[in-house]
Amino acid sequence: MKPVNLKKLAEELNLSIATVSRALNDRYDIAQATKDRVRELANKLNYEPNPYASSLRRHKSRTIAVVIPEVANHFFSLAINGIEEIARGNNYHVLIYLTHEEYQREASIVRLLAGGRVDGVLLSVASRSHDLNHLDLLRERGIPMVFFDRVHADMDTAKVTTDDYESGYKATRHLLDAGCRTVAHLTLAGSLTISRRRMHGYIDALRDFGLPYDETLVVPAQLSKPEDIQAIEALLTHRPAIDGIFACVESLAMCSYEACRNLGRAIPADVKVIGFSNLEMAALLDPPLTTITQPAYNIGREAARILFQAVNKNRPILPTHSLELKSELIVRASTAASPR
Amino acid sequence: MKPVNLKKLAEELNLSIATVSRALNDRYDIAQATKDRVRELANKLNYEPNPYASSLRRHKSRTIAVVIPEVANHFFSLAINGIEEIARGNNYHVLIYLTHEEYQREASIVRLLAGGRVDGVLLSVASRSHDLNHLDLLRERGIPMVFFDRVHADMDTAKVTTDDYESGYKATRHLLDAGCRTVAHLTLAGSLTISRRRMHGYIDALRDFGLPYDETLVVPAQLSKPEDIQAIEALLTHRPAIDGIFACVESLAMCSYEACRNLGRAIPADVKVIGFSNLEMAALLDPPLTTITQPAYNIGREAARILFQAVNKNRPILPTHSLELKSELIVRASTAASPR
DNA sequence: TTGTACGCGTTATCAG
DNA sequence: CTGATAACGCGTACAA
Repeated sequence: MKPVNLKKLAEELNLSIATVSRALNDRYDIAQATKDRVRELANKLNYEPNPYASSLRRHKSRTIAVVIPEVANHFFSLAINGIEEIARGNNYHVLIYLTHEEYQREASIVRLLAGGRVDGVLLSVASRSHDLNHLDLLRERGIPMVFFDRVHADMDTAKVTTDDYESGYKATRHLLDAGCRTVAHLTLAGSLTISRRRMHGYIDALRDFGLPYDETLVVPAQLSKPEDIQAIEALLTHRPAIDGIFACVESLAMCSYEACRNLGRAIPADVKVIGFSNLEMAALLDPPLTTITQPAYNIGREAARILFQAVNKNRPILPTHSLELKSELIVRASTAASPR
Repeated sequence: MKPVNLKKLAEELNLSIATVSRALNDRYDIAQATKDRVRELANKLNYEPNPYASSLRRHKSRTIAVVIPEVANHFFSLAINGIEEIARGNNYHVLIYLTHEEYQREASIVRLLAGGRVDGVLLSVASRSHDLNHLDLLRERGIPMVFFDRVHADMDTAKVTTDDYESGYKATRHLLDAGCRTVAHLTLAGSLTISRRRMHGYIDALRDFGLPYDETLVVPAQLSKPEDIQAIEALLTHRPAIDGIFACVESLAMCSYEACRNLGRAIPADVKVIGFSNLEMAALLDPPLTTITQPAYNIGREAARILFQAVNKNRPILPTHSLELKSELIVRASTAASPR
């Protein structure tokens, strides 16, 4: 109701506002006795500095933004966890924004952020984000940004990614080694670097194995889960030879399970499935899902760490600060080799 | 780099700062022609008002805080989703804070928030939060708060919960009807209302069925997942008669699956399992998990809606604004009745 | 060691 | 209809 501010403290202590301010900021030119008196009253009254006045003065918001496609997704949840951890260590606050994979939403969020609400931005690009013009605003305003996982390749900043090409290659190779000869690839809509690199790994693995690349085996994500399931069912029906599915994201792996179940295809006997996923319970699925698992928590931590290096030292972020972490192939029953 | 502010716009347009401000805020006392001129330049220069200056002046931060135990959890992810949706509709920003179930962390977060950083708080209590003294600060400062899911019963504000007692009763009854006679209950640590109510349902269902309540069958969550699994294994080993497990939260249901697997107990033949969960892929588990599923997304939406009613109209939130939504029992194979 | 006075960018009040 | 001017609460030169 009645805010406790410097003025109030100053009045009660018979000091000037300036002195109280300096005492609380532990400045060298204030007597220890005064500092103690001020601190004591501040604690007693539960004084908290008004963050907005402080931000206005210091040109620092002590806030960062995390912009992601969605939160109901284990990868992003874990990443947020890592980000929050680092932010907290730096005494920073974390604003969260969801784009729901939409370009418009991403653009309008970025426009807001360019107003100076945050000192830095962590961004994972929406799959339906076709260009990066909207991000220029941040650069113009000198707001540092770090991409994580889903990046715009030709953007002049740091990116924290995983070895997507290698993972795509390994995943595909794993299916081929398990006996698959017609491998479908379920990918994100749009042309994110992440999907391109994973797909590239897929294509190269096929080629190295002596198999042709058939682009009709590549299906992009639809707008909703039911549509995805339907699309996969259609694919499996039209192309009965498909004996392997490589899903670029977790949700598509789950949709594959449902589609197979609906069509009565047995996993792994009829179709083997591998998917990118951070789901802890992949091992408890029926059958346990073979996954490419990204170090999501660390991706969040590292992206935040890079951002704070720039924020705290007022230095720009360079593309050379980028980091590529390793994903892990965890083999489970969904890709068990078929008996001949 | 060089910020675009009202002063700059005013200079370029040969208008006063005040006029520009009013034009942008679409005040009635500004000529349409002027408004148009101002708008045009503002758009051209990508002007965004400095949110901190505005907050300072208006005593409104256009920001709310969401304080939750963790984010890598489907329930909270979905709730955030609902909250973000409503916040966005109100042109509000969402700060996120994780307590990791710790009282200290919750307290220090609340202290920060009391400084006026936010116009309102949505809180889901940490399980190791033993009292609510730390929340008094918010009340003193007149910052509205709404609890969701995990509430402090004797706090004088609105709460959005689900029918936990009924759900606990239904879950237990379901196990009993499926043939269980020794039902263990895995609950959260501490004594949250939510766990108490679910446990109450458990106890009453046992009683109504003519079974005694054996408190050694009730096991609280430990500090980590491995510890939880170990605790469940110990329970199952010491009490071989256990033929049913009712898990109060998702993670404990998953731990039960792992424990049963480790011990070679078959689900549902040896032990039936039911758990609170918002996991979409519960149906894809081995075996598919019977769940009590809460309307997480709607809980988030409703909690946010109640909060914004207070925030926008400057009215206090009353306990009478509380809401109780219904959870759903979704029967799957993990509780299939055993053949006699 | 402490106080005075100004400015951060915006909005509100009061004149004109 | 528009312009000066005074806050909002805090941090910091400059004075004392």
